Amino acid sequence: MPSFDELLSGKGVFVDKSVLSPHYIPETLHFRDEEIRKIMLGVAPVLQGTKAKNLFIYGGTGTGKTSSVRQVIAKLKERGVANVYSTYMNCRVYDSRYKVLQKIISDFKPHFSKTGHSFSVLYEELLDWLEQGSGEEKKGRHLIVALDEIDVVKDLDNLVYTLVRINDDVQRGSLAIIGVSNKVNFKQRLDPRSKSALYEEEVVFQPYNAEQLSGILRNRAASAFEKGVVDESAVNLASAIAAGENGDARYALLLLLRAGELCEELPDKKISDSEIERARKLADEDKAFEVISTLPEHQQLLLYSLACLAEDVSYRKLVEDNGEKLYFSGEVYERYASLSRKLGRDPRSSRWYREYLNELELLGLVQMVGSGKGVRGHTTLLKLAYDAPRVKKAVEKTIMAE
DNA sequence: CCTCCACAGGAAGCGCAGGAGT
DNA sequence: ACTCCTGCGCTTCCTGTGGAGG
Repeated sequence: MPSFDELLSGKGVFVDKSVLSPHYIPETLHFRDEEIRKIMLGVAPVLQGTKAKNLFIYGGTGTGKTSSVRQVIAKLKERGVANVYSTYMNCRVYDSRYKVLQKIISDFKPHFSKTGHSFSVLYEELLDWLEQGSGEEKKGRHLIVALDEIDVVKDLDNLVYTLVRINDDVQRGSLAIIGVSNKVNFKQRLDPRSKSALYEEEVVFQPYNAEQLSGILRNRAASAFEKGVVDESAVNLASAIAAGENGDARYALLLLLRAGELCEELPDKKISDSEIERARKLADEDKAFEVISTLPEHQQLLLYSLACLAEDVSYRKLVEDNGEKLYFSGEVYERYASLSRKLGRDPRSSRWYREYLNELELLGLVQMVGSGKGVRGHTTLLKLAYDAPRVKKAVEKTIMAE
């Protein structure tokens, strides 16, 4: 048994857990030198008193887009050049033209009251602020606005158009946009005019490969964990897994974090391959249960019925297929129908039920096999892809709140 | 061999919501 | 503000299929 002193002094697994969090921004970002250089190149003109390029940054999740942009912005602020300003915002929070403008103004004019202004007042205010400049000589201000997850902005064409046009209306100073997105189809959704305006310069973030990921992990692990906690091969395994998952560094770090939490309970406090594997299972399940919670009600009821059958040992029709229990599609439907009625819902037709099943299989939540020999008639045999009690819990959490 | 079983999955159509057109 | 149209989720109806049973 460990002493309390031992536990409290952090003598265990983690030194600093936050290093593994997706929000953590490292001071040096590895393997993104070229991308960062391109961003800096686009931004650099403001240091000479002209407008920066409008940049568009594209790349999958966990490829370092956000960190790179924030780092460039931080570097720019470090230079402390007068009349050069920058702001970063996530468009999940600021998801309209109005909100974005409001945010920009409140960043630089904290005393300007936040509510009660029409859009045109905000526009004039921003225009004014850009033209004025801070020094006595009134050179105008140069602003860079970084819009992360720009694809979620509702009136995007309007926003881009406004922010681009402000450069025409302003006598001195400038405004440039850095747009960040991970949506592939984003380009097509854009009005051609805003597209050409926004895409003055494009930077694409390729997914990390396994070697790069293991480099990143080793680096973070060094400051996140106590010495000797993480196995070399565990890092390589996590990297290989994440490389298969679209080269997502965030996922790789999550694996490491979960593995660390798992091994806190272990006597030898070491992360080896088996902890990574277990962490992966946990992460997969988390994802699956997240999916369950977003499913339509009747698909959840269907899953629940299957889970009930899986727990009900006395249930008649089950087939043993190397230890796996499989259930007959028709009987699952009956169970589902009676459950629906019990809850006061009209069950979906059996035809549609089959359609639901196909979707659930596509999502990897159930597994289906055709009944081959040994079964009367032509049917499908079903089983849950995940642990029945956990599936039940996931469903109960979202809809069975009677 | 034929017939029946227990479904699979295509076709048609229905009611509704939301967007385009006027 | 209104109609019209389209897409979507769904039901109803129907034909197809592979093995079991007689």
